[in-house]
Amino acid sequence: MKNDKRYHVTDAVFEKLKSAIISGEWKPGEKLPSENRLCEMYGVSRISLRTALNRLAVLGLVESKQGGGTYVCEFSGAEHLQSILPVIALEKPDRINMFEFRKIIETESTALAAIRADFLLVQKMRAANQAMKSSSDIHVISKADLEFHYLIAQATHNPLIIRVFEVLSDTYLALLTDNVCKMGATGAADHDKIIAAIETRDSEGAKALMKQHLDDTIKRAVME
Amino acid sequence: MKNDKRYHVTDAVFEKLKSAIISGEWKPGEKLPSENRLCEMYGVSRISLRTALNRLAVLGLVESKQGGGTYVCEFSGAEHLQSILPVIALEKPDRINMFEFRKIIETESTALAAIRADFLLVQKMRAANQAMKSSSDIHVISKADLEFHYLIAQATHNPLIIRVFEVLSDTYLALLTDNVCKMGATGAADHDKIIAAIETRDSEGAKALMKQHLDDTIKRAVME
DNA sequence: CTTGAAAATTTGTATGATGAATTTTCTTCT
DNA sequence: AGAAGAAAATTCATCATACAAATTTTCAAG
Repeated sequence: MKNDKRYHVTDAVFEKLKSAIISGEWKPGEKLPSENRLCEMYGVSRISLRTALNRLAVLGLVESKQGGGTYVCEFSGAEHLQSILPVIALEKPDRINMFEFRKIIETESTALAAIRADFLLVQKMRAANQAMKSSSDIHVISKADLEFHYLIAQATHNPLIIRVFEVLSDTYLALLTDNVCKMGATGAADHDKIIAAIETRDSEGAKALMKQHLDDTIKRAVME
Repeated sequence: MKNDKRYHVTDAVFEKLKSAIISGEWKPGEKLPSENRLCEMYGVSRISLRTALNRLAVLGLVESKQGGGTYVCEFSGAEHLQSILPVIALEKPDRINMFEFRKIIETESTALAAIRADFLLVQKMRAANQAMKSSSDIHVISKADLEFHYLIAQATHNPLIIRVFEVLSDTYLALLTDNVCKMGATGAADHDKIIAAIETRDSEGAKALMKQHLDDTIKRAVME
């Protein structure tokens, strides 16, 4: 009852264009044929083609300049359209879902981080945690808090995990700031223990500590 | 040098529509005015309005049905994940990282599914698994395989988990098809056990079974 | 009140035309 | 020849109009 969405011309063109980019037919930085040309190539109207291109643009795959042409974007990390809706304040049930998701990703990430983290990253974790402890500015604290968790994600060296974290970071930050307002930088002590566990490559221990840390955070965040 | 992007009509309309949704002027589930009416309201052409609407649709904020109208989607934070699509597309994540990520999400999802799955979903899981066993068509088998795992995700009732699964499903399907080619529908037996565990609300058991199942799958997939 | 077909509404697609920004071409001057 | 600048061609942005396809609404028949 839900999947009765028609396949439209624009969907087909979108898929074809996407495939062409993914397959490397058009490489990053390269210029696509003009819209009129693409219309001929795919046998569709300019309307359909343009909506497909527009979708690709929203996804950050291509970029069009009036008069200049359309180019495949070089994938440059997180910067593109990052925060889509950081504005939307999440309802309480949504927060719980977000926390649940975060707990899953982060506990397992911590286990991986303990195995794979290099010295530089551990050092950065320490620095972030130090910054967290030595400030009294709410925003600085929550930023440092987020940074610590981000470093954990980076330490997994799994681009999917890192990217998912980046995408959700705005919402995470909102949640963290909220927590910091309620109870200050109390998480820093937990972080210290986690860092220590990571440093000794104690994967299971680090994971358990992170799980406990997040459970505590959630508990406090929810009971408001 | 980079930010010399012109502000186009379509950008302005997009922002206005987005604001209207975020501010709650149009609430989730609500029907937007027709395109023609919106054109009048904002004083733009239908082309511009439609590109703006299209963007919102890509972001998961609205949904249009031909002949039916355009509706505001219920959002739950999962929309943020929309932007990981380009990464998946461009960076063609290697199997190892994909499997690792999948293992994390799915093992924990199974634990949650055992707690929250309702009868209907369990029934669907059985059906999918039955379809998997009773077919010899590779594509049918792998489709059913994917469906089973998708149902697990759905059983968590966590929109973020569900969304992540949906975004990755294309890649998953490719992996699954590949596996089925190599070793047929051998996973169905595992699935049966997992379903049984879910049915008895044995969360830890189901999780362990899924973990084992994925480990086996990965092992076989890698040794090719 | 129910059924079902016709009418109205609404989104999807196509075509053609014009404006705006950029790129290319070509003339002109040193 | 080389540089500068104007003209032309290219290309994306926007508009108006029309029709097709799908859905919703209306309304008459039973």
